Amino acid sequence: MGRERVILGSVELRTTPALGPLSLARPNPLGEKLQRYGALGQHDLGTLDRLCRNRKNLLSNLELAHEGHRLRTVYMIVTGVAYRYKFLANGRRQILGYLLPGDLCDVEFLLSNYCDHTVSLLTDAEVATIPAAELAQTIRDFPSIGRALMQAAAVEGAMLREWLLNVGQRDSVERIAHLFCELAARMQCLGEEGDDLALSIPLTQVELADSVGLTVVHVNRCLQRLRAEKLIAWNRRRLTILDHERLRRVAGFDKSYLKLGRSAQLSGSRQIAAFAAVA
Amino acid sequence: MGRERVILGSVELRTTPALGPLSLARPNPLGEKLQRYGALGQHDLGTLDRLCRNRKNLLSNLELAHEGHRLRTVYMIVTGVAYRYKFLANGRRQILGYLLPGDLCDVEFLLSNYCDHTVSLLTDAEVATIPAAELAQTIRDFPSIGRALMQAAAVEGAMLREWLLNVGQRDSVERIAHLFCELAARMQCLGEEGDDLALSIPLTQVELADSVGLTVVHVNRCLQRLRAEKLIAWNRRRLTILDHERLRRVAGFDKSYLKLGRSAQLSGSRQIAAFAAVA
DNA sequence: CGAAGAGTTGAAGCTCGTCAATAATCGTGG
DNA sequence: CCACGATTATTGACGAGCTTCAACTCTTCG
Repeated sequence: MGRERVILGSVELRTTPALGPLSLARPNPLGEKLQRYGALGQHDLGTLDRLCRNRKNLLSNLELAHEGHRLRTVYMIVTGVAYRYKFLANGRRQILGYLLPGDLCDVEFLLSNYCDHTVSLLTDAEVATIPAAELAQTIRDFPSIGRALMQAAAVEGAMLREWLLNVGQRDSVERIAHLFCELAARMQCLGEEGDDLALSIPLTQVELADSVGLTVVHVNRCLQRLRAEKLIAWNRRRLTILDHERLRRVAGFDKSYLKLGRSAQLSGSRQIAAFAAVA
Repeated sequence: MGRERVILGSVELRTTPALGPLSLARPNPLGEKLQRYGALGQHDLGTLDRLCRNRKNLLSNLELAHEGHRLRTVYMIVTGVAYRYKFLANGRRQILGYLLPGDLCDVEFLLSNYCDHTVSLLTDAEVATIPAAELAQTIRDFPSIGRALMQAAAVEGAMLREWLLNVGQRDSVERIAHLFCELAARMQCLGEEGDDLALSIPLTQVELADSVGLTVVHVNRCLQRLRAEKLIAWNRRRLTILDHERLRRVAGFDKSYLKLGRSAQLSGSRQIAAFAAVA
């Protein structure tokens, strides 16, 4: 595969701690997120809190799920960042998405035979471990939670499609700018973005390259152009967006697909509403 | 947008009929497909047949769903082919996937506010129209159907991720070869592929280009190389795969993510099993 | 301090895109 | 049936975008 991997359970010496507000403890980001997708009562929220009570502090580079394996536990990111990726036989890697606090990894795995991609921690992270059976029971008992989870899955699908459009059709600078806009919008929604609009995600240029389908060298040159234009700053793996509006125009970014606003829960979701467990 | 569109309801003069066995009437491809994902009883299959009883013959280029609109009906492809795509502001288009007989367009739309992409008919097609409410009721009453639909959605997600890996990391010839392998595998599973392994999908090189993120001109040259290598033949929008095994190796194609085999229903899907309707 | 990781730079060249023109095919109407 | 326009496929010349290779710097951390 041409790349080293740290598998679950192995010791990892170098860790990359999350920077800034991302490392602050938060009550239950899953509940906060799901509230965007459907009105949840106190009972629902309490249930979600109980569901996420088992937490672990894990080091960066740990694999939460490995391509080809089966998953018995669902993980929810409490603090920190994770990311999904797939390898090609020749060692090239495509990053498929980033998991921020409140994101699950991965409901889909539960109903598939095996995971088709790998999920690793980008930073040290606090993670809630949710037994599959317990999640299933919760969905069975609380339809509004199931409904919100379905909506969350739909948004994940929309992100993936937008990502494909990005990699397939935009040029290098636009691609990178679009990725930055998406991450910034999601972080802002979490209240994780500081006043200076610095992203609390410690991305290396290698990861950036694997995200947008370019080489590190070229990504580096694109970043220099974005910096020369005073759109962003970059130091020590940390991005700062200097001119949000111009960056958005460069990227052709329209955040509506992320369904971050209040409006997300207004329409839709009336027809098919929730999972129900059966087995 | 730089491209003409044919919206639902408008008259279309030029149509592209599906070639070969694709145009044969089949009983209910949805039932056949879902059986791969979970054991369905006679009762389930009968229900699926009733669900798909309303059928329409539609002309190619018709839009089944338009980006930004809301959907009240779910469509199931009975015969023919459809495809999903998104536009960029500058008119560039990324094709996100192809819908073959048995595929739904799009369960996800039902629970989202609006569709984030457009779905159009590539060929003339027979389509079953399923009222959203009826589908919801079916899922509520028949958990095994809901479970199978979830599995189908999971496979769609896996296809999308593989597609992104393809566009992001493979070179031009590999990309095209991989797309061919995927389509061939799915068609073969439908029993739609003739002895000569000719695909019954009338693809233009423009659509190929928009699928893999290349220009038409370059796609044309890649096709010539694949033809020179005696891996494929191409005439009148019709692909024939001459050497399946070598094409597979060129593409680095591994069909396991498509979950086409019997094994699909063996493990998994025990935890969370089905949708349930709520509203 | 030394080693490893991350970022930066330059030179060279291949892949792929752009422009533009021509040929082949298809569908339609005369 | 043929002629026509529109779509699709093909070809050549040229150049830009991106990759590759390789070296070097800077930072991080033990």
